Amino acid sequence: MVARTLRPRLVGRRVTAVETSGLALRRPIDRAALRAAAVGARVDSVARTGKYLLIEFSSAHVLVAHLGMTGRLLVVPAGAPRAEHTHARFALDGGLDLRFVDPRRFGVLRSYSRTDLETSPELSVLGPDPLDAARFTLDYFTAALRASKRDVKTFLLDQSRLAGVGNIYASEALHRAEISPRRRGHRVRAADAARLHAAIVVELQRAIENRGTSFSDYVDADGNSGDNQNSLAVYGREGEPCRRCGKKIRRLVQAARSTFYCPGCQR
DNA sequence: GCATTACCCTGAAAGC
DNA sequence: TGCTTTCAGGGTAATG
Repeated sequence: MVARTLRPRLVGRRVTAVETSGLALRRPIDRAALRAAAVGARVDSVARTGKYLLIEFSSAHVLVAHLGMTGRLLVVPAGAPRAEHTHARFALDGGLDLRFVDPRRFGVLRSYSRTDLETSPELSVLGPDPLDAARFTLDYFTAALRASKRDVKTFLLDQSRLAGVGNIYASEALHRAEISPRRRGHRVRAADAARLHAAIVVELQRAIENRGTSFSDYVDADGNSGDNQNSLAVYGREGEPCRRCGKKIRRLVQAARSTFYCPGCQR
């Protein structure tokens, strides 16, 4: 969603300057590298793979951005007041700024030459993106799941198996597919795996259609929050009735992350 | 090889 | 009312 709203505002624009806050994100920001990649270059494309945004420049460099939990990439007028926790500012022609704002600093902002992108530590470890139908096939998913002894919920969060499913959508997809989050991967039957495979795609597409899940911090490039949090079936609904079977939604902790599920219809 | 735990960080919410 | 503590989780790294 962020990519979708960034694209029309960025593609074709030229970067005239780059400033950074000096504070580190998950890794330090390499100001010199960002400048070398972006200043004087034009934005050729904006793409996404997994949870990473890829902004490709005419300099044959690519800006790799991960928003973590609280990150925002915003396009604002150059004169707009600098929001607190603004860690990078890309001045654009046309009087606009691209700004990276991230209070919790769990995000990532790095640049690579196009040739090094695939082997970067960020992207080289990613599994297929569920919305990339050519790579996220049912055969792939079933085989990967069968090879895993972990809880299926934990499996879904492993970005090296599939890239882009976060904690919210993992719970939602399992509920849609009527599978217990505690089921071990290799114990998920083929028919269930097929339902889960489809449910993951549906959940991600639905989140995009609803313009993102603004559970707390998410906003798109225009600063608008999404609506998807209003249509979640289980996430954040502990104690409330399941809309499918009426049983109370429960919460448990797996791999130090909250999981929400319905004990009635997820077996 | 895998699971578990701690860590980074800030702001909101809960607790006292 | 106001301060302190807890919790949230993206990913990574250390430990069991």
